[in-house]
This record gives sequence, structure tokens and C-alpha cells, in this order.
Amino acid sequence: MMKQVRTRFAPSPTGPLHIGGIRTALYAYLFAKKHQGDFLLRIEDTDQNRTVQGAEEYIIETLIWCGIIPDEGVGFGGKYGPYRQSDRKAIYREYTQKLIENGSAYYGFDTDEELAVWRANSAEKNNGISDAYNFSTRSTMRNSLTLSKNEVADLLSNNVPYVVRLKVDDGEDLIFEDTIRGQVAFKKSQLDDRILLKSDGMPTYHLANVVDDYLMKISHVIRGEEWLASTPHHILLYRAFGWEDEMPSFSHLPLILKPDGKGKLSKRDGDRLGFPVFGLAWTDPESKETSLGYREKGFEPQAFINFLAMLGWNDGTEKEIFSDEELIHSFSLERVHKAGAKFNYDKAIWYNQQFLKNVNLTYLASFFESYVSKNSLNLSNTFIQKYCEIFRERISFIHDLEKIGSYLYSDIESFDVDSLKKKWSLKSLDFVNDYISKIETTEFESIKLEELFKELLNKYEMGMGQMMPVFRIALTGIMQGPSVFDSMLLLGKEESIKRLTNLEVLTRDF
RNA sequence: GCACCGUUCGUCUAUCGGUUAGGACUUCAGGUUUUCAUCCUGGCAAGAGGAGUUCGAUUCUCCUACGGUGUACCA
Repeated sequence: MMKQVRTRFAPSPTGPLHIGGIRTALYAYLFAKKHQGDFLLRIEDTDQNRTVQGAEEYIIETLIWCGIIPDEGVGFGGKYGPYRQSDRKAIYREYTQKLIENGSAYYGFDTDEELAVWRANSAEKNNGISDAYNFSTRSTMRNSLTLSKNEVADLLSNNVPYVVRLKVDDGEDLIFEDTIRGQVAFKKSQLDDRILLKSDGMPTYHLANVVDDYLMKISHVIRGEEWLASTPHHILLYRAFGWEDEMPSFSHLPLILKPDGKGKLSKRDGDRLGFPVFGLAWTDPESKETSLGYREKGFEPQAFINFLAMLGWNDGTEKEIFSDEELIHSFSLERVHKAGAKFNYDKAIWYNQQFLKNVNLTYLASFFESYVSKNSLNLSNTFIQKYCEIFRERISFIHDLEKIGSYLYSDIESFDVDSLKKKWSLKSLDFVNDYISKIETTEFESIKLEELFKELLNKYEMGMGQMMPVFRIALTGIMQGPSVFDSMLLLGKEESIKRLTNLEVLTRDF
């Protein structure tokens, strides 16, 4: 029997969620859902100095916008709470105590100053590289391994600040299996006696993470590559607690890199290259500086998620457009790419465009409808439907709908006089006047309007390319756009005639 | 420095030893469209370098180079 799949997304609330973080959450979510498992949100706020006001709410809002909905977690309930690490202080103390009692951890009494001096000294002797606090150096430091029992008891009872460190001894390589990378081996001699409990009584990431994953019955740890190097410490912790049999599997995701040059994607790259790196807009509480998010740029969450999912993963076929359900169905950790992926904004836009092309027309219509009513435009439902239908394939973002055909529901802002002049001839006026007079007796339908147009083309011995631009500019002001006859339909008979009549005024000076 | 991870078209990627190395984005050239967008057809474009193993390596091993991550009382 396979054990119940439970994954978690465990951000620290230090700021907005960037696309790398969202993708991590997405993969953990997809994997859980694929296996009928649970996905939880845990807030890792063990560093009070770095927690940012509003970041927690922001993270939750981002996940909801993306459709990555936790089954449990901060803001979502669940029976393994509390899900905020700052609310679990007592738990970490209790488990730290166990480690001290079984000899896997020890107290460290070195002050910041002592540590600083020690590091400086060792760096001087060693080409600027300072020693690590580990099995070979700890005997020279002030800790419960070097101090007598009485001294330790004394320090403790006098409330002298201390940290608790994991005792890591030299030995055979530490080997573990990463779902994405395969077997990974670390030299144990390179591992330091990492701090588990800070002197402020808060746990470090390592302790809190392991304890919580165990207590919350996490089956698969899916996180960024930056954690790969500390995984040996985490494994050692599972062993120290005697939890090795219940240890989750590990999957370390590749990073998202900047589009140009080297290195991981940062907020600065987005500013520099002109694309968002956050899911939602974020205003820094200190600098008051606001960064746009994908939501504000007009991205559809499904398209955004589809795009992110494909950044480092594919299902092995040539399929690129996935619905949320298809993503869940097809996802597998084994097919996650190992190498980092350079971010490509063009492709993100392409995904959005594809979504708009395939989405139900009513989705576009209801968006446009709300724009219409917000601006008191008074357009019929028929107009809205038809409008969305003819413009849907010419937009990248849904809000493009607002302006792209504005000439069909409000006055033409400016006429492309240059193009008009090029195609203009005296016959054009006769043609248009003739057309206007015949509209009255013609059925107002785009096919009929086109037939009439062709008929007159014959009569006046003119070509499409000669007359159409004139016609188009008179009706819409610009050279490009959807079928002129469809446009006339939306304009209505009266307005069409009015605009065509106006041609005479437009060309008076020619 | 040390530890660890990585390296296929400009970009995202497919390939589980034998392929004309495939697809998508971008771009270019055609076609469709009176126009623009869409759409269709086609083109350009890749296995970091070097040793092995093998009848045969993009694929396995090693070395080098390059890149990334870690090396905090940050996560």
C-alpha cells in the first residue's frame, strides 16, 4: 500500500512570491493532486527580523489566484496545525530536548564575538577561508562537549544565551536518492555542526522543517535546488530522531534563470527587461515601490500556470497546451528537467494568447461586458458577442479587447490620412455615394454588404486594393482590422452611412 | 577554497547506444487575408572540449572548461 501522499509549500514571508516560488508550489500541488494526496501551506517565519508585514496574506492570495489551493495550512484549516512556525515554538523546544538527551545535539555557548574572532583567525591562516564549526574544531570551542557538566548546568540556570547544534561526526559518505537527480553523495567530513535552535529560542529552518514535515506527515519534499546541499543535515536529523523509516522522499527543483546572461532570475531582471517576476503586484512596505505582477499585466491564471509548468517539465510528448486537469493527470517528478531554465517572457505571452484563442467566447464576452457597463457604453449583447468573436484572435491579453476595436463603439480618434491619400481617386467618392444610396435597399448583413461592394467594384471598374482601403479608413480610421463588412454590422446602418458620408469632408483638401 | 548539482538550436525542450537529432517560442521567406491579426507551408538554427568503454556514442565512465547552488544564530 502506498502511503498517503502529502506535499507542502513552505515559503518564508519575507516578501512577494516570485515565479520560481510559484512553480515550486505548483509542482508540489500537481504531484499531490495526481496521487489523490494533500497539499499544504506552511509559513516558515522563524526569522522574525526578516518577516515582512503583509507577505503572508500576499502568498495566500497568490496561490488562490493561481488556482493552487491548499487542502490545509495557514488560512485553510487542517488537523496538523498550527501551520505557522512561529506558533510552534514549544514543539521545537521539546524535540530539541530529545536530541540533546540522546546525544545527537549539544549546547553551544560561544558568543558572536568569540565566533567572529575565531573565524577571523582561522581565515588568516587559511587563505581567507575560515574554519567550519564541525567535528574537528568543536573541541576548541565553548560548548557542552568541552565544558564540564557543572559548568553547563550553571550557564543554563543563569540564563546565559546558547544555541543548540547538531553533532555531525566524520564517517562514510552520506548517500541519498533524489527523485529528480538520482543518487547524490556528500562527504560527511564537509558537513558542519549546524545550528538547530537559535539563541532567541527559535529553530533554524533545518530543525523546524524536519520536525514539521515529520509531524505533518509529509511524504514528498519538493523544493528548490538551493536546499540540496543541506539535505544531508536533514537526513541526519531524521536519523537522530529515529524517524528514518518515515522519512519523506526528496525532489530538488532546478532554478529559473535570468533570460540573458547568467544566474538566477531576480526582481531587477524583470525591471530591466520589462516583465513581471511576481504573481501579483507588490508594494514594498518600506520603499513604497510597487512591482507589477502577472495578474495586473493581464495574464490568465491558467495560461500562466501552463507556462510555468512547462518551464522545466514536459510530459514526453509534443503537447504544450494543458488544462489544469491535464496538468494534474500528466505530471510526474521524474520528468522534471535537471538543469535550470532561462526565463522567456515571449513564451509566456504566447501561452496567454493561446488560452484566449481557445477559451469559451462567453468568458471574453463577460469580461467585455463589465468593461462596457463600467464605462456606460450602452452596447447590445449581440454587439458584445460579435465584437469578441472578431477580435479574439488579434489579442494577447483580455484587456486588449477594450481598446483594439474602440472605433466601433466610439468616435474615430484619428484617420490614417496618408494611406487614404495614396488610394484616393475621384471615382472613390462616386463609388461611396452610390454605395450609400444602395445600402437602403440592401439587407444589412455582412455577406450582402460585401456583394454590393463587389458589384460596384465592377461597375466602376475598380480593384479591391484600390477601393477597400478608402472604404476601411472612412469607416474605422485605420488600415488594419477585421472584415470591413463585419465592422459595418457592429457600427449599424445609420453610423456606417454617417461615416461613409463623412468621406467627402475628409478628402476635401486632396 | 571546499562540497554538491548541472551543460542538446538564441530560448524552453524530445531522445531511456544505432534518428536525415524531433517539437514549440523567436526570426526569416512564401501562401491565405483588400489590410492587420489568425491560420497554412517552408527555411535558418544544437549535442561545451578532450580522453576512454563499444562494432557504434548526444546517450555510459573519467578529466577539463563553463555555469549554478551551498558553505549564516537567512530561509
